[in-house]
Amino acid sequence: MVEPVYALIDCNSFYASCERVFRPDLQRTPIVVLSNNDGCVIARSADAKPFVKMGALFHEIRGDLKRHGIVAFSSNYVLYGDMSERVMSILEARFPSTEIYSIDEAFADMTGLPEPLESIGRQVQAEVKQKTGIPVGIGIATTKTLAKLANAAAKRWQKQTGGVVDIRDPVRRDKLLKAMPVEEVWGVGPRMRAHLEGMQIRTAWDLAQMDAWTLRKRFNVVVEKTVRELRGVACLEIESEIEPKQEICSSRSFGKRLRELPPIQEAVTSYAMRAAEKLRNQQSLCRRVRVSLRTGMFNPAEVKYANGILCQLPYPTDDSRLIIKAVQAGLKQVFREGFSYAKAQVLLLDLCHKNEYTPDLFAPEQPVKTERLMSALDAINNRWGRGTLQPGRIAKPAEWAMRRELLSPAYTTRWPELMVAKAR
DNA sequence: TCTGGGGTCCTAGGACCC
DNA sequence: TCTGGGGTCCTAGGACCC
Repeated sequence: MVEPVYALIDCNSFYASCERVFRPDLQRTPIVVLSNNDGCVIARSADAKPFVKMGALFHEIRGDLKRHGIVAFSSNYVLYGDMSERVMSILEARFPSTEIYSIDEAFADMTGLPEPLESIGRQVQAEVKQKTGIPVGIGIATTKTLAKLANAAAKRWQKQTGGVVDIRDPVRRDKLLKAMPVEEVWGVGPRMRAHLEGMQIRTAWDLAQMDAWTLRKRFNVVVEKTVRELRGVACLEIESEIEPKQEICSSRSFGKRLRELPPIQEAVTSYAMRAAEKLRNQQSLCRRVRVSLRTGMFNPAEVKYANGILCQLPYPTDDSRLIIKAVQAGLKQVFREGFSYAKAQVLLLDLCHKNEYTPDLFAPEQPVKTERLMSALDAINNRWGRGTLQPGRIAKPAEWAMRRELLSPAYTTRWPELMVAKAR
């Protein structure tokens, strides 16, 4: 029996790296990327990290950025999504099986590949860099949790490791476990860290020494599995199948506070459109929708209100019109006069596969002509860009639209925004 | 003025059944 | 003195992830 080997490949400062690929002039300039509405910092290039905290408010640090010569970008998810696909397709070609874990991370199965695995790692790293311009780090170990930790080590000691770390050797593994604070372990968040602190568990090593069963009784099975994985017992496997989502969410903060119902109705309609698009994209129908609305939650001076409501649909459907109708009815119920609203959310729940659900004998079903209409809608929006066809009530430019003052071009997805190179 | 958006899994507790 | 017990399904909420 061959021992399983897992790799975790992770793009360094992914959003910042994407921006940098298309701005060679910023090769040596620190970069930060901002959240939607240019609210706070969500990504930093390595050279920006010493100067900018994660989550720092843009309006508060504008001066600091300027002083340190740091360049800020609004987030450009179209660009990052496209770059991610390019990176992932290289990994998929290089490894027998992969699991795309997030926009910038993937697990890969390295079981049985020819030694030394570390040099395979370095080859993949070089290939991704050469073909996409994105730097990646790679952690190699006998479980997914350990591979994540090895990857964290590759990042932490970038200079010494060149970004590839193999900790299959128990001596190296234990050395790393002792060096890593427990909150670096995958699955240990702030709450768990606090609990563990109270039990004198401070490093990954301390956690690995605990009795798994005791932790399961005290907390839950997730912690139990984490402990076993840290000890090298694989409890988690590579999940290459892309399972359809069990819930679909479209939620966004408004570009400014909204007090009146009509612009909120517009925003919610457009969120519902987007959610329904995702729903059809994975061939699902939904039976219920939740719409929720809230004021700002952070500013103590603001009067707070948050409310949401579940709406039943007449039958399992992927019809944007029905979903919008349900959501609008719900919105009227949760909306109250007199508040400054900051954010709304549309959540599609109770999803089932289009062809795999058993219709209720007496309940109505989605008519066939709806399918044709929705496919036409999706085809047009795919070809000409999202929002080409949308309900007439959505005004442009929208009052509630996101603030993105520092947005980079859609370099890879719109012909007019392609980079231009000139020979001298 | 100003703090992202989109998910998953697990557990506890209530409703309901026999 | 003294609540039946065990199972399933559903929902809300917590914790975590990137």
